[in-house]
Amino acid sequence: MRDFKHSLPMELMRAREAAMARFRPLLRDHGLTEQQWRVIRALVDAGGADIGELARKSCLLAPSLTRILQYLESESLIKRTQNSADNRRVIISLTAKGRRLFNKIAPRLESLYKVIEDEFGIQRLEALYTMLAEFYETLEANW
Amino acid sequence: MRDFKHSLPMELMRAREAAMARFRPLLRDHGLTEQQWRVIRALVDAGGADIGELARKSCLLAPSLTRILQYLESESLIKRTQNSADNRRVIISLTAKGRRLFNKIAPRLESLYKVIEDEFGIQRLEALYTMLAEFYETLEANW
DNA sequence: TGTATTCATTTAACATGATAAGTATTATAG
DNA sequence: CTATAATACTTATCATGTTAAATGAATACA
Repeated sequence: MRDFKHSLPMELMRAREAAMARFRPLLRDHGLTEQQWRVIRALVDAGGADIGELARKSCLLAPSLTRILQYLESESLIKRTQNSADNRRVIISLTAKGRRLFNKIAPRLESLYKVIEDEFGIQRLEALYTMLAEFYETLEANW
Repeated sequence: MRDFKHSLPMELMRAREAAMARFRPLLRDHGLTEQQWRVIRALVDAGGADIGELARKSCLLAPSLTRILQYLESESLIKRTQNSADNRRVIISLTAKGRRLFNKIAPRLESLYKVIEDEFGIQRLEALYTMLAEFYETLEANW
């Protein structure tokens, strides 16, 4: 049988955890979880999105996103707008407070990211990105 | 600012999820979660281990592992042995039932894995493994 | 035009992730 | 020896992951 070490999901997890271990403390200092940050970042990127789009962009399942949005709204970091054309849809966007929080955290995360770039090398990092994208695109396509 | 798509933790997560989406249904058919399976597999690999070692091997945090072991024990899939040399340590090992379950699931997971090998290519897969290991080793070392 | 169907989101239930604190046991300094 | 620190594990708490089911609104279509 294949070596236990050669478990692809585990290797992907370890790599991810190695990176997150560097980012998580900063987010924590600002009272955010990793997932809450992903939502905020997706909102900056999209500038307002319905919940389905937000789930895709932030890689969160709908039930998780529902709970996260409830929290972020209670902290006045996001707001909801009803879509008049389709009353099922809710449009989420950042509040000014949410944007300020993003602006405060983003550059510091960038710095941490640049450290990783220096350690591992930009070219190798790009190659890793490419491979990862090819991998999940292959798997998602053939399914 | 760096493109949102270029978030390494997210790319790693998507790749992992693309793979897990194929494995999870099989595990579910056998009443196991992904994490419970990781523990069983680590035990087959180690043939009995204390909880700390098991946590490392299965990439689980100690509190999660505690809960998982409670469940697996209630299902008679694992058993505990006290280490007489150090009463803090508990040695975990598979029961015969646990080993049978492993033997039933493992070959089917291997088949699913081989499909991925065929789709993505063994060489590319090996290259991905190598890169991932280099990545997290670099990050863990310099921290 | 009702009615079944699909769609967007939420709720529910249980398992795990993450951090901090607690407990018992072993190692160690003085 | 003994007080103290370190170790191994568990408990507690809150947030998220995962699946199934529920709710409410739009769409298809007979």
